[in-house]
Amino acid sequence: MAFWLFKTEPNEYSIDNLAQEKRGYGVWDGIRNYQARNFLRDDVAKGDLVFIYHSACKPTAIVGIAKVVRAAYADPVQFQADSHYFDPKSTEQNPRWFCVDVAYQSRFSSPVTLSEIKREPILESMALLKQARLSVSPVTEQEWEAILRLSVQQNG
DNA sequence: GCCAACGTTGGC
DNA sequence: GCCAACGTTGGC
Repeated sequence: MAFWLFKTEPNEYSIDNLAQEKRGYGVWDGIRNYQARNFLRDDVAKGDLVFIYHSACKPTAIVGIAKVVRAAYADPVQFQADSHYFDPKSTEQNPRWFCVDVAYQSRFSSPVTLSEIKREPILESMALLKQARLSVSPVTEQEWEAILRLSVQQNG
């Protein structure tokens, strides 16, 4: 079982949108970066836990936890000509982009903000800080636990 | 809205 | 395969 961080812009798709999915899970689609794609396709596994990070908002922060309920499969929107995520170079036989399904698990009563993450020495080598633009990134067990501690501190 | 830091594209 | 031009992400 591994840990991940997925970024999303809350005005596009927030953790609340995920929590309100009627079918009980959300499709994490629209990833159009090769490094993120490779993590999704090759390493993200069913049962893995995911921090949901809200970007391009105030404040940017880890807001809660989701669980991977289906491993990578071809992202359907790459084949939809009217979609923003349509890719004419991708074929059903040889899809370029992948998505996973995630289920909402929990929300931090107080999010762990980027500035708090930057202030915590244990987290200084987090992929989130090293590669600011990567929308799917690995989280070590130590990092996972440190962020959970920060979220608990804030709850008190 | 600005802009730094990337990532992608395409001419050569 | 290089690299300039362009596009995007995302913090501030």
